[in-house]
Amino acid sequence: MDNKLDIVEKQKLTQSLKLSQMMKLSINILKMSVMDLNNFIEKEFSKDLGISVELNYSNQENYDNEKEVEINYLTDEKNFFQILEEQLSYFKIETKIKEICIFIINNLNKKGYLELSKIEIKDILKVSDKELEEAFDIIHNLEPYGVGAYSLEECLKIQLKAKMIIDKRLFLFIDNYLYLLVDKKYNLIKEKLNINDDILFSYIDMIKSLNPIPSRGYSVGKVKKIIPDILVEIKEDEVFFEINRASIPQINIKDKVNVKYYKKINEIVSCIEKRFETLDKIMKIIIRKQKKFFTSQGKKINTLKISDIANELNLSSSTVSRAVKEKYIKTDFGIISLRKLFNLDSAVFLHQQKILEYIENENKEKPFSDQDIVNLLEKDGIKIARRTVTKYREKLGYKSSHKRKKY
DNA sequence: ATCTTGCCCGACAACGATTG
DNA sequence: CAATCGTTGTCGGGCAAGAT
Repeated sequence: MDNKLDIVEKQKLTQSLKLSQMMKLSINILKMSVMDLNNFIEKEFSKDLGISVELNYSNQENYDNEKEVEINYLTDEKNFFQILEEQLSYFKIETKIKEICIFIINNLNKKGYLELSKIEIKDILKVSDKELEEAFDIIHNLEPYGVGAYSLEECLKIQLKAKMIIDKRLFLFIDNYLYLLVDKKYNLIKEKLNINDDILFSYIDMIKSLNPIPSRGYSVGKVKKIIPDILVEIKEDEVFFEINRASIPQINIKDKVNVKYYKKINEIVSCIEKRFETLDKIMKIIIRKQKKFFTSQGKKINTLKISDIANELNLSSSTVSRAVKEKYIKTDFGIISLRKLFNLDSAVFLHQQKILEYIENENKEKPFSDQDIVNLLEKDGIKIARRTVTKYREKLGYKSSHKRKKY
């Protein structure tokens, strides 16, 4: 009895394992971003020479240009450059100097070095030497120390200055003899600088403790390119969308291919096709439910849960969750993460709608204060704190009662 | 002077999303 | 499907600052 069950169980297990291989592939492909998918396709189809598949990048230009330009400004993780910019607000500085700083930050390369000469900056921004110096002073005090340098030497010196280490001979070393250090010509260095072993090795230790690539350890967001999965167009209050099939290379199978590989390729292709289909289905519902979002240029948003869509499509919420992961919509008001369209607790949403109603219908000469709204809501059986009302009001884009007052 | 709002910030709960 | 992860809402109470 037990044995039989065992066999049945095992069969089930192997079945589900076989099934799960395909499932796994499907799930993986579904949750990939366009970039990941491209990498995957390239990797998958280039590793075996036995396969001859034509990876036809139908839109090479689109692929190259757009990905450079479209920086992901809606995802949450801050990149190296954003972190730098953020620090500017810690300094008390004039707007003009701040603008110069921002310009400099945006022109750093991904290592954190500056490639634009001071003369060029002056020329482009039309600023004085003094202003430029002020700006550099601030840039050099941003963390990680060493950003905004023109050379390795300068970068290291900035870091030393930040550590309050000012040593003329050490600076001389850095400026002139780093190449000797690389070659380990210690005696020559000692001779040139006229120092003994102890000092030499203390210098070397110090230099080794510095970071030659300031941006190391930070995500260099500019490198992360986003290619939209979906293109949305709004015409006369109607929303149209199109799946950006051109985002991935076309896969054409050329000659006769080994049957085994052929099957595998087919599996991959059908999974990719499925990914597009799923996205398409999800988008249809999103457009319907979040039409307002698009027609209002992203200002208004309805409540929408992943599970809402899952129910409607008879998919599990996991699938929908994976499908919207790292997918982006291109609209005429920017690239939006699909994930952003799912939000808001329904009770919270209801409360906000109530507040909106009250404010919309209030006597403009005597607007409701937040406390008034608390009382009104309490009569409706909704108990929330004044601070919460304040937050909702702000979220809805209403000013304080003083400022709403009209005479 | 009085009313209104903004703000602080950790702790806790609740609910969905994610993952395997 | 279940365990875990992550996000968001909510609260507190009182003070500072702004509006009237």
